[in-house]
Amino acid sequence: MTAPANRAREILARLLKAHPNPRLALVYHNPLELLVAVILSAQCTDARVNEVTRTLFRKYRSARDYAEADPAELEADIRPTGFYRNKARLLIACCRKLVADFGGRVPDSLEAMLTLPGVGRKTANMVLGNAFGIPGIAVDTHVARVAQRLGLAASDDPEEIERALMQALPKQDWVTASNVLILHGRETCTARKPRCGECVLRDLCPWPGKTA
DNA sequence: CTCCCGATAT
DNA sequence: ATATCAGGAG
Repeated sequence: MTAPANRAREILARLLKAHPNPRLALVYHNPLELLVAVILSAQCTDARVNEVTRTLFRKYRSARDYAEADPAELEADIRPTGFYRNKARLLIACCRKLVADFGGRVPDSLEAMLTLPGVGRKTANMVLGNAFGIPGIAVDTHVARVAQRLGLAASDDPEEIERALMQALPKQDWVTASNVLILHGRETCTARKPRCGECVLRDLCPWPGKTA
């Protein structure tokens, strides 16, 4: 058992004390809804995504509904999430592939997920972990920032951060770790004005930018 | 690397 | 004014 692994486990244990059973803030009821919500969440707060999906999910109930959607209408339906033209196009392309290649269902493997338009490693791991319970680290902006500040990852490359965290933590903790690191990044280890004074990891954190 | 893109925090 | 928000495609 390596020293970095122990440090990572201590960090995770402390974060879990503050956030027992961390869940995504995105509201969804099935894998497709989670996939759509995560695609919409790019460069957008989850609160805004939830506002949009509250009505969106009543209107689009299957992959086929998105696949056959009128682009302009879907754009209007998701506009407040930003990047609406891109996201509408990606959602339609993604769901057309779901219909064509996967029987309209969200696939449960990373390789298959990564063939979908609009789905990268972050989206794939988020959906696989939270909808299917498949172990993986979803490296979003929060996980990347927190991991770097804590010295859990040397590189700023998301894929290397993913590997570093996977190496440092037992597989059964990967999904929980992703979720709790995201919560910690949103609430405490924020990008701009981190609340180091309230941070439970303060004594473990080597980040030079640490504030009072 | 740029582009997509609206809303909010600082 | 500008950085940032659960990124990915070309």
